Amino acid sequence: MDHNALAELLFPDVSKTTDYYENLYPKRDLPEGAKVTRFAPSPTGFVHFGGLYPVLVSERLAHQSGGVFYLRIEDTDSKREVEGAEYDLIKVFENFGINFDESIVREGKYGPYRQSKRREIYRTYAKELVKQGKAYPCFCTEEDMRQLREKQEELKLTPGYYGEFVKCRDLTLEQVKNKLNAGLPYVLRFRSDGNPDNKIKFTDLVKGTIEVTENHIDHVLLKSDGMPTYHLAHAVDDHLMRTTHVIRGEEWLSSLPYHIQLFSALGFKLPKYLHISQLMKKEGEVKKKLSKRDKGAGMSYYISEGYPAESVIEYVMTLLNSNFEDWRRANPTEDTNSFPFSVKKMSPSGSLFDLVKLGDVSKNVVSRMTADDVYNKLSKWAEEFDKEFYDVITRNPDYTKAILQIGRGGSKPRKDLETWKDAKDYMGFFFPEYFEFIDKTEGFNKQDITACLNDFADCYDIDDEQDVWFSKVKEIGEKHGFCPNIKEYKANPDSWKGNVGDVSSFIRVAVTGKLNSPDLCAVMKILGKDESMERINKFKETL
RNA sequence: GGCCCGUUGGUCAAGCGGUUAAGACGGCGGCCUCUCACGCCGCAAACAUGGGUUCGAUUCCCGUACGGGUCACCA
Repeated sequence: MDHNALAELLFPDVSKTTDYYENLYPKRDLPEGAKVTRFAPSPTGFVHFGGLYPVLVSERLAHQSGGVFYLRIEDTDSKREVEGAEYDLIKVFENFGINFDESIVREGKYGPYRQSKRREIYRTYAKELVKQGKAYPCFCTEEDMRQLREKQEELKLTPGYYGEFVKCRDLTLEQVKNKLNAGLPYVLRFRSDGNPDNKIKFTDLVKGTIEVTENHIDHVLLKSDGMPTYHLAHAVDDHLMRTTHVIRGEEWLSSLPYHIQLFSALGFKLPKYLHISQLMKKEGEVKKKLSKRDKGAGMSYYISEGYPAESVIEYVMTLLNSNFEDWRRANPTEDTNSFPFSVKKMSPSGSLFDLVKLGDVSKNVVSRMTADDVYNKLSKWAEEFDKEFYDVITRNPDYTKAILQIGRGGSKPRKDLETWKDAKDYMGFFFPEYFEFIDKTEGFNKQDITACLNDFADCYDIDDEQDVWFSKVKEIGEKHGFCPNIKEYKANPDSWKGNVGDVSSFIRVAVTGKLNSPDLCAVMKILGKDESMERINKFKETL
């Protein structure tokens, strides 16, 4: 067989050589040890939460080493494509603070960054493989393949195009010519010289040394539409785009033997691989892969629910690097990106997604933010997802910020907000639109409540600091038969009508409408004396 | 089914031949406290299983079970 003639016959359209591309995309000029990583999704229109895993690892590894992190759109399968999905994807990641150094909207020197635009490149390398006798056209139809599979199933053999089952491996040039002339569609197959009895050792950055069997199947390199399969595209792209570390899901581990073979056949240096376990969720008693339909599977869920992007990132970091939480405790104010991310700290097994833990992480993240920061993020969220609330909280930014400042900044900050959605419940009572008397002061008679409130209104001074404020409340309570000291009260509950806590609750319910609120003295300072007094008066009418 | 990967409390996980087997979330109990939110203290809770190797195995090896992945002209 004249391989050169076959190559020309199959690829008359390909005029460039592999050398041309090797020169066009030279080794990246980066400092020693700099990693080049990539995220290579197919634009199906859904950004999976699980995708954040490899993305974050890739991004950290690249940027921590002074390298390059790029986005490559894998759109070789036109059937699966969703219009515009890749732009949404970029936007979503941007939202989470993940930016690509090179992408379809920010072309670098190694583009195009969209596989559908790289057709010629793949075909050049495919042609080269044909020239070297490492690839051949296969005219088997779907029906042929179905029969092959059935036969192999019957014989309980490994399914696939290999060994005695290959029909098209040794077609003559003449035969190929005739089939081509007859207009028969074909795929280009890799001529594997692997032996399934051979074991090869391979080192994955997180899984360690794994032993795999050599690939002996003649996989498809180019589909009948002339576009490459993932495997060829992976080899050609990651080589030409000079990727040093391929970070991808565990599902690729099984095709690794083929990739190793392919890189070798193409004369490429194998990149380092890091296969990441799938993110799971618990369904009943069993672990399941987090699937598209699950709550929290899509990245958009976190955005609309109002989880701060930082929270989601921090949560994923805790899953990714077991020492992240320790680091965070030691460095509460540091940017997440200062964390020394390490591949060694990654777990080889899959972890379970835990929404409750995310909530806890999120509370902590929000509690560390400044009031300004919270205000900005909250209003940005509300602008998109709760316009009415947005209008309310942005009417007077300083007022809203003052509210958000309550219990913030100290070493033991309040942790009220898990998501931005929580904000309305937490601080709605500050605004006339949401203020209402919700809770009741059960178990006390109207006269006592009114008397306490009246006395309180008489002596309230907005300039009082917390301790003065509280001693006034105690005094008033004592005057009306409420014990100023809780311990004392507990020792002798029958000699009092109640205790100072009850007196506070009268004021609290009157002013906030609820039995629970942040520090009342601070709340009233923000509400202003007039508003507080008006609420107290109104409350008395409801008794 | 073949091949591959994995298995420490309910969850995330330290551990890398000798430990009272960390810590975090969650749960429970308590303290603090004018309520809440914090904070603090405590409790319950784990090395899947059977064989080896070894003076000694959670740790190393083999088997079994369980879970996951993969076996496409999808990525």
